[in-house]
Amino acid sequence: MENKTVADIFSEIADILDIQGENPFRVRSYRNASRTISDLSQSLEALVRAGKDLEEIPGIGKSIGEKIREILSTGKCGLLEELRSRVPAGLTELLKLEGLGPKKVKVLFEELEVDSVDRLEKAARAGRLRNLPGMGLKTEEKILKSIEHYRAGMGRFKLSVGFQFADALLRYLEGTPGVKRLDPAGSFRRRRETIGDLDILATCGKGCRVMDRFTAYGEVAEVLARG
DNA sequence: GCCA
DNA sequence: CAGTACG
DNA sequence: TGGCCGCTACTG
Repeated sequence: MENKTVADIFSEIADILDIQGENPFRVRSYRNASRTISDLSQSLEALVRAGKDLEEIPGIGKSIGEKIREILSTGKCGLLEELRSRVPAGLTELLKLEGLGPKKVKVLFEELEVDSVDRLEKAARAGRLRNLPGMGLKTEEKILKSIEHYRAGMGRFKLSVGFQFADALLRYLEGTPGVKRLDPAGSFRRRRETIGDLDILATCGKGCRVMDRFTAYGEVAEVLARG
């Protein structure tokens, strides 16, 4: 199991504890542990196998050390399961929105039964946020912006992933008779860190069947329209 | 929660 | 000013 | 047992 997996578990634990209004320092401990673990150069599994004492890692004490062993051996964490069952699933997702922390998420849920990004958007559009304590017109608008930004970002993937895919696709299209040029375009060509789609500019002679060949590509799941 |  | 989010 | 980041940055 990867360290990242373990780190994510502690991160989620921190999020839920935070929403529940738990002791901030306890929450921070889980956050610290999560960061420490994901930054760790060696794998936890290797350390355990080598008989190392996990508590020697700074920020990891008895409790978290035990949980790490639990996660490594069972693949699950009892505490997290417990916490999840006590809190609506969508709430941790709300924390990812810029400008929304645990306090506001808690209020939104308790006052407006907001337990998802979708419901949050509806409430904001209806102007129901501005009355809540600690929020005004500004925050309402800011939240709508955050939702927009969030949705724009979630359908995206890392450039490295897109590159492999695009590379295969380009090689495939190269074999099409009549094609003069194939050029990557858009955010992919500009080497952005993440991209939402692959733009490919194909220049070809009259009557070239490049689109036929493209829609016939093996990994095309569905053709919505063409031309 | 972890640490001194 | 106090509360909250954030790096 | 008690402390735990901030001449923060921003909002209401």
